[in-house]
Parts: sequence; C-alpha cells; structure tokens
Amino acid sequence: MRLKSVYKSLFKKYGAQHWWPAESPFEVMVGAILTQNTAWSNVEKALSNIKQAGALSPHTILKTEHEDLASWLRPSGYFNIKAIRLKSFCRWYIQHDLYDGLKRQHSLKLRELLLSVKGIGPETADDILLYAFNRKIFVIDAYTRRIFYRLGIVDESLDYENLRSLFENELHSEEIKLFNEFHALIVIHAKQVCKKKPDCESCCLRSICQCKGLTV
DNA sequence: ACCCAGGGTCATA
DNA sequence: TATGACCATGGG
Repeated sequence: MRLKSVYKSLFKKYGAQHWWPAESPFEVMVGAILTQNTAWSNVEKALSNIKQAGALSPHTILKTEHEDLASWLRPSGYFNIKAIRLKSFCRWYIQHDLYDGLKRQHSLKLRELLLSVKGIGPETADDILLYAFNRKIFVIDAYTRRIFYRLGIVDESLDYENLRSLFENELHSEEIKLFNEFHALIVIHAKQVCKKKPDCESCCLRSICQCKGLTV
C-alpha cells in the first residue's frame, strides 16, 4: 500500500483540504472547465464576474451573448474557447435534466456522457465526477504524474486511463473521502513544495522520494 | 523578459 | 500512436 502511505504523509502535514471550493455542484462543474491549464486564482476572478452578473445557472449562461460571457471569463484565459465550452456543457446539462437527471447514472456511464461534451476531457470529467457527483474516481493531473514518478512509484509512460486504474485498483477499498482529499493534497503539495527543489530537505515525502533533489 | 498554471481539440505524419 | 500548434490571462 505505497499509495496510502503517501496519502498519510500528505494528510499529516497539510490536513484536510475540504475540496472543491464552491457553493454548489454546478459551480464545481463551471470551475472545473475554467481551470483547464489555468491558475485557480484567475478562475476565482472569472467565477466572481459570473456571480456578480447573476448568471451562475445553466439557463442563464446559455442565453448570454458570446461577447458578454467571454468578457466575464477574460481573467481565466482562453476566454473565447471557454465561453464556447461552457455553453456546450450547459446545453448538455439541461438536455440530461440537470443534476437530478444525471445523478441516477452509474459512474462509468456518467463518465462517458461527460466525455462526449466538446471541451471536457478525462481530467475535467473526473473532477466533475469526484467533486460534483461524489463518485469514487481518482483524478490524474500533471502533478500526480510528476510526484509519483519522482517517488519511483509509477512509470513515466503510463497514459491517463492506465494511471487512473492503477490508483483506483490499489485504493478500491478506501472511502471516497480519501479520493477527495488525496487529489487536493497532491495539488497543494505540488504548489507549496515540489516546485522549489531546495525544499526537498523539508519535504514530508523525502524518505520515499528517489529524485534526490534533482529535477526530473 | 520568461515560465507556467488544478487541459483539450484539431491537424498532420 | 504521437507530436505540434493553438487557445490567453496573470503572478512568480
């Protein structure tokens, strides 16, 4: 159980993160799309603009002019394509009877449905599954790849689906709370420590890590 | 000035 | 299957 021991170390150091920071499942979904390759601090500004316009609902977003929607999204970058992605997601969300319609689907079916939306790839889909629909799905991101490769636990060549099943197989008997916290802890740890190599000395994972302070 | 952020799509070989 | 171009703002 190497994965769980990493989890324990991270949890001991950083504590519970209580993700996803949002007031509703729909806000989680919007945030998941807006944070694609984008710093969360920028997403907060865009979300704040949408809320200030009173537009944080699928119907309202859908009937908003592209120029207006894009102007709200401007701080989060890629505002033109994200405006299109947000609308196509809202159209899909309404067609499937919103949260109450979708929540009845089995996790893998729901994942297929999410992936059928233009602009939603595997990571965004899994963010939504885990943090909006409370499903036991492990989210893989660039941090997860980097950290667990440095630790010497995973192979560099594994693609998204193989990595996800590796994590889910080893953690299948754990509670969903672990899935929720684990991904959040990986992100927090990567932002606070792993970026600065000198901090390897004080890293809570140094006893397992094989990077030896070198950039990998 | 340069690098990258809680990615995804599309065209090309 | 596997690269590369493209999308774009803001903080370090």
